[in-house]
Amino acid sequence: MNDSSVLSSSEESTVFVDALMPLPIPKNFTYRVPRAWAELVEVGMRIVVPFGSSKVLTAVIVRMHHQPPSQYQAKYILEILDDRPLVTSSQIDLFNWVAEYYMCYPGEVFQIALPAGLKISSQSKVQINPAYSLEISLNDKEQCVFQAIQEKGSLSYDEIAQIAELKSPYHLIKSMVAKQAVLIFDELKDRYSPKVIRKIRLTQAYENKEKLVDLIQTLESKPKQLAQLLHYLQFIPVLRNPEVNQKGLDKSSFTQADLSESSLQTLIKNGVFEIFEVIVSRFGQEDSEDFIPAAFELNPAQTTAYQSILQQFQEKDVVLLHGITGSGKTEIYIKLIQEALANGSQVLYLLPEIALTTQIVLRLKRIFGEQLGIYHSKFSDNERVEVWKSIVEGKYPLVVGVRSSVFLPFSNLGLVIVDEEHEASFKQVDPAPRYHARDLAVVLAKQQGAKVLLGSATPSIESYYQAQEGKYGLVTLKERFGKAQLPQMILLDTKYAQKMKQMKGGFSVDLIQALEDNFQKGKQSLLFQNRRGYSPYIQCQDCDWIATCHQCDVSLTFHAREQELRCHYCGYKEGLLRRCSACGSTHLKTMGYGTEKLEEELQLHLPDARIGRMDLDTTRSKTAFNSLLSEISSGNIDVLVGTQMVAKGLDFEGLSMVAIFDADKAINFPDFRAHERAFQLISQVAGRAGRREEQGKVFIQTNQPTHPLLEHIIHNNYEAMYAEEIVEREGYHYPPFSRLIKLTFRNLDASRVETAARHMAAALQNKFGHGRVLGPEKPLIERIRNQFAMEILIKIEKGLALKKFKETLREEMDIQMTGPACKGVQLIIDVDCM
DNA sequence: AGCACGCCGACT
DNA sequence: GTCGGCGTGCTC
Ligand SMILES: [Zn+2]
Ligand SMILES: [Zn+2]
Repeated sequence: MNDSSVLSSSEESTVFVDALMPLPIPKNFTYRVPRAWAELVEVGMRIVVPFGSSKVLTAVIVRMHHQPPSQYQAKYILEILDDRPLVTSSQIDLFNWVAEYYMCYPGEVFQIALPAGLKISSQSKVQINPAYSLEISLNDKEQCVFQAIQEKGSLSYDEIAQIAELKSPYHLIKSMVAKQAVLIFDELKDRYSPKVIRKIRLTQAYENKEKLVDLIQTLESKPKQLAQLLHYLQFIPVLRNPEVNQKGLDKSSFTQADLSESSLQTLIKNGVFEIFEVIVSRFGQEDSEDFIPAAFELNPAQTTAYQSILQQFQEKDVVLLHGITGSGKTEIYIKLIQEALANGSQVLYLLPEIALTTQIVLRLKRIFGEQLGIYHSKFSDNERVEVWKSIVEGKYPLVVGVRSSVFLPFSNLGLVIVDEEHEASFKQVDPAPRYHARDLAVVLAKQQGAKVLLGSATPSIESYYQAQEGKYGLVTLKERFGKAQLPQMILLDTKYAQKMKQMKGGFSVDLIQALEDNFQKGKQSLLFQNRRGYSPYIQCQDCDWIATCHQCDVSLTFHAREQELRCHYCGYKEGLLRRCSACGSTHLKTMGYGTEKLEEELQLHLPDARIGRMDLDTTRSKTAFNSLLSEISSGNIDVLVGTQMVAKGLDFEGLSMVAIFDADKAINFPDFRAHERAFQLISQVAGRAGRREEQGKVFIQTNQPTHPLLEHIIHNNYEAMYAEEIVEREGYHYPPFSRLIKLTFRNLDASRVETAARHMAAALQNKFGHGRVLGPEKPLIERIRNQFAMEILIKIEKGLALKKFKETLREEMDIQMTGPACKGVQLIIDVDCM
């Protein structure tokens, strides 16, 4: 007798379900299924369950059984939300894998994986008690809150705390409940609502021709109503074909056509028209017109690469495609996608958020049409719910998406493409699970028997190492697409220029000259500086004081357009100071260069040039972003100043020159990945230069022109950079020769953070050895939002049993965290920290 | 994670 | 005396 027959045939025994809860708790909760629903539940369905005294939560069934829990009385489930599983069992396995690997709770993975619209939950709110007799006196604060509730209808605990200016509203609410002034109730947070449009059609009575002709005649005397009817018939030719009436016409069509609303209402009242509602997709049908699969041919280099990838997939599950910028990786991706789709399997195409642009989406849409689903964090939650559900229903065999799309309910994945594989933004920073989508893509693919293609012009050291070791396949594309040549790279020595008095502000005269020349030729240039705002800090010239954030240990960035000082970490802003806060001097000077300042200075050097700026601040709104784009493409901008947004986001045609304002900051950044990152960033920006017929130029300002890394960059020599870097990594036991786990302690009290971190470090060193546990150390920014932090770095050498190590680590940390030294201090665990 | 609860110090 | 902050423990 197998398990399922026990479940369905047994009449006596109640069905219990183990539910994955959307909470940071270590275990699943067990609930009881009402007998009437016993046949309806399945693993992977969402259920609504009671939790605590009055809350409700959405959970996912992960197991069904007949064992009543012995320690407690299981509660009944309240609702079954799905008629088919919305979460696959392989997803549940993946959630558990992620929780274990990234040392968090499965519930946290669940919380991140599902769009909010799929998780209904309740929140406690307070409303007026209708039975309240005004006699029982409320004190001032209570009165104040009472009035606020009367105005708004209801308030959450947080809102009450704010109004009453209390840290915890508990006592106040309790008192008001006791006085029977208010009631506590639970309000469901809004759940997914399908998009509905109202349509109008003729009632059945008028679906035949004669009736309709009669009707038109009777309406001769009522021109407004006749106009309505004719408007309808114009779009829905019922006279010619009565069946089209069923489709109806959008109600908005009438409103827009400037027809009177009341005459429409009359027709509805008289039973001529009827209103009905249809559920429509949020993803407009407007481009469903027959798309032309843009035919293209791979060039010989691409063909070779393509065939090589297919061949290596025979033996390897993961292949790294190392293709320089402009080598045409995307065409290869498309060919592979077409091939996978033709085999009937699903494809996931992962992109960093910054690179998932309308350009690439439109291109794919043109080729794959309705097969393409898009999963972007910029989309509304409702849209993400629709993508999720569609995938469950077998629609969208191809999904282009950002980081979190690795959690979509794929059932038959054949290929995963991770483009810009080296991008650090694939790693989630906050909240848990702090997963790396590229690494998770490999796990997901393995689970589903799919292949993974990692693509990059500058692969991560980790991935390239895997390829060198033979774990991954490797395919290299060294040729630029078409006739395009690699840009010419020129280093500009700012130290020397300084000595020779050849610097104008932050610009060397050579750079100004180059920009000038390019402008005179009528060509477009890009000036790259990865720093937004006007200047990263302002300083008093008399006492060296620097304006800093009150809540963070960072300098405030000056934004000229708003005349504000801003903290880029907590969002704090204040008006520009007139006087030094330390000595009162008025000699405040902007120091360092942000894009805003470069834009301004450059305008002085090139007074006739039209200069544009593209960074987070100029592209906040979609319209601003789009208009900037069209300005660039229509040639209305001569020099574009921008941050990494221009490097990673859009593909511009026709930038013949790129200038990197400051290469040193990235190179000298105090992090073991600094060289790798600098190489990637500068190469990527440089890759924007040049077009089909013409070799582009790249100017790099640096005060260390002999730095080996720059040498590799200007020769586009990734392999040399890798060779140098991998030696460093091995020597210092950094990834890929070890795995890192970062423990961050946070608290408002700096000394408590320090005590906790030291205590934990000592305990861990004792347990795992001093070589494996480094720190604690203060992070680069010691305090953010008044929270102090300290970090411990754990290095796990290759070959050590990872799973076992993490288990032991978790045990040890749990013990220490309950001790007096660590109690109350927040601990953040970041596995494979970047 | 929320939420309930109760201890305790600090004000009228 | 109460008021309000905050640490603790629990949730199937
Ligand atoms: Zn700040
Ligand atoms: Zn001063």
